[in-house]
Amino acid sequence: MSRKPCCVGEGLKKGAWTTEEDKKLISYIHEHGEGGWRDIPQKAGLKRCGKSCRLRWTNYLKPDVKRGEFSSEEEQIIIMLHASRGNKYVYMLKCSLPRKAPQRNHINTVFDMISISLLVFRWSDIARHLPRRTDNEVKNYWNTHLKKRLIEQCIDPVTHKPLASNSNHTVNTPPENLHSLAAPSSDKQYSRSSSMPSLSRLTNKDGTPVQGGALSHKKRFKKSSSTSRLLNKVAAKVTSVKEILSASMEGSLSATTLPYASHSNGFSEQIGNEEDSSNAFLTNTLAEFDPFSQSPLYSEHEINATSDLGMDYDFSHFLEKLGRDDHNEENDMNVEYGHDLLMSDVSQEVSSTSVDDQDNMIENFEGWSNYLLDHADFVYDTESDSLI
DNA sequence: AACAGTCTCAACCGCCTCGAG
DNA sequence: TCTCGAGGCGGTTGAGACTGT
Repeated sequence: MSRKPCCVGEGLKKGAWTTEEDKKLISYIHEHGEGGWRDIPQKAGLKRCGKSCRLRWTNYLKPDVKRGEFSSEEEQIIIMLHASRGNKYVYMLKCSLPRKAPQRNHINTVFDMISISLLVFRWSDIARHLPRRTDNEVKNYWNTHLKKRLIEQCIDPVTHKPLASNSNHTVNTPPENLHSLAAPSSDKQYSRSSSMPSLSRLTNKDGTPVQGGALSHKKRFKKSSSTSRLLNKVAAKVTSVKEILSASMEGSLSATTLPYASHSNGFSEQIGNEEDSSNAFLTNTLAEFDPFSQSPLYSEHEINATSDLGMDYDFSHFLEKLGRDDHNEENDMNVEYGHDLLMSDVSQEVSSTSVDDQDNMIENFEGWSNYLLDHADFVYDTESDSLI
């Protein structure tokens, strides 16, 4: 049995909402309250689907939604949180990748780690720390402003690492910390195509457009990511954390390759325990990748997980500490694992990467992504839809 | 002035989660 | 325990505004 589409019905209007429609929706919700979205259009006299009504209300009409320009402080928070979570993601992958030829269990490990990371990153998590901002607005602001600003600074917006071997830009060194990536206070909002150079106008030193310069930024980002395809592939196969964990505990998850195996936080000990360890493992894993949960920041700055981030909370101290924290963690990683992945080096052609070319593969995540994509069917049995 | 290219962001899409029955 | 649907989520689209030639 297939699910009915959310918005079926003739004569349903799409596209931009009119003032009249807004008034009807506001009036109805003021009178009857939120909820029961499916019935609202009919009762409010709107030719919209319930989902559209809910979105319009939660993102734009709700009285406590903050609209308009993002402050530099808000920008910093977004960048910091995105960087923090992005780093965790890279960290997991980095620790999962073997130095030598990939084995099936290694690939499983990578898939496991990616799968868990998929469950960790959410725009709504970031939006939660920006009072009155919606996840949709944060997401849009990231995609249209902050991501481009990072690229201008030669920072990979996915990994927050310096863009490798990019001699096309005039600026090659990343800023000392992420604070400097936020626009100066006098530049709170770029005006349309004026103060902010567009991607398509980036040029080489000789004035010729950078590679791909003729493409719109949308097309460029679309083109980019074998990582995205990899994640989609994983997401399609893994339906719950329990599957990940059960697969892990059956032996495909190698303790020696786990990021937390080398930490003295007891995670590795929990893996071998009985059923109860699943929840503890999950809780601890998710907590570790959430900078707002079990971070030392909590104890040092008394940020409680659920309540202390109110309207007047001063983030500056927190951000400073978070920046230091991430920086230190990065150093620790490099020492501990002795190799680094330049996930952003998209200029290298990787499709020809062979298993024998191990060291090159290690150095290039794109290569790994493509490799895993090419070999993913060895990991999952498409017939039984299970790990094999 | 006209046109093409680019940018922004509100809105949509499709999938997922979770709770009620 | 299972099914179903409301609500939630991130990714993507496309109309309209803007800029450059």
